[in-house]
Amino acid sequence: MPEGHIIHRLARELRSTLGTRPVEASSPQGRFASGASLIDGERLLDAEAWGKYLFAEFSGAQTLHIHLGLIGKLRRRPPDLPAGDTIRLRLSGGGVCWDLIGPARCDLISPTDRDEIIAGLGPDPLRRAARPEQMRERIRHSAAPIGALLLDQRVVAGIGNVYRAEILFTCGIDPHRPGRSLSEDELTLIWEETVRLMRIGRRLGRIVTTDPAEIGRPSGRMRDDERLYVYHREHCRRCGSRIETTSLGGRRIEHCPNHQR
DNA sequence: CCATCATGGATAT
DNA sequence: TATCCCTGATGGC
Repeated sequence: MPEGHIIHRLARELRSTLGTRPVEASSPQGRFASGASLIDGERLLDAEAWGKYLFAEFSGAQTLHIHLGLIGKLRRRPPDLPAGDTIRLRLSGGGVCWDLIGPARCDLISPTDRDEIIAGLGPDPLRRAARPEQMRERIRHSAAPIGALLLDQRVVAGIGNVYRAEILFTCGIDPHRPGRSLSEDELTLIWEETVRLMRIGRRLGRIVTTDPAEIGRPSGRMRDDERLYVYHREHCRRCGSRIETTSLGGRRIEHCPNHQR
């Protein structure tokens, strides 16, 4: 589920639903019991996303750091649902309940730790003040394949395995090309496409990269098999060519040999 | 019932 | 590059 678009959406939803009233915090599973007790009764002052990292600031000088990893979920659920033993953290207040399940990280951290995490990340395409030249600079000087670079959170923050495959498709770029072989125009295009596609994902709550005019249906109403061009597909959504599957950055990636040379 | 896999990343080797 | 962690959906028996 979680690439950067989901984390940004969650930050926004946490702010709007938990507001600044005192929040009830618990760890039904018990693995975050001490942390939850420090948050319990405090107010959520802010929640924000940096790439795939989520930081929630609570009164009492507590910063909650959440990373969902591959399988983690943060879901809004009906209040007073029985708490199973996989719920690491439950936040509730004002009739709203959020359950955190299977996170890679869930800790209380210091402001310094938070700053260090953020400092280690590349520009986040969903943040207004992002500096795309930092991403371009890191790609321009690297011999690594662009497909690996887009997954590296130090290069650009928030892209995951679905977006990297789809962004490179809409840009018409072969994932195996070394970063330093890309032209300035291609680097600019990659950033613009990333911003465009991830904003759509944040708005819809799911990844849709196909062109509504091409599919003949608004992005919000597309069937699952209409949403993507190449990711985990056997044939290119646009031309029907057989998709090629390789491995880059330790993860599987697909590309269309016809559209991405 | 069990094995496998997944939109991630830290750590060991 | 390999291994591990965290959970749940899926598909094969």
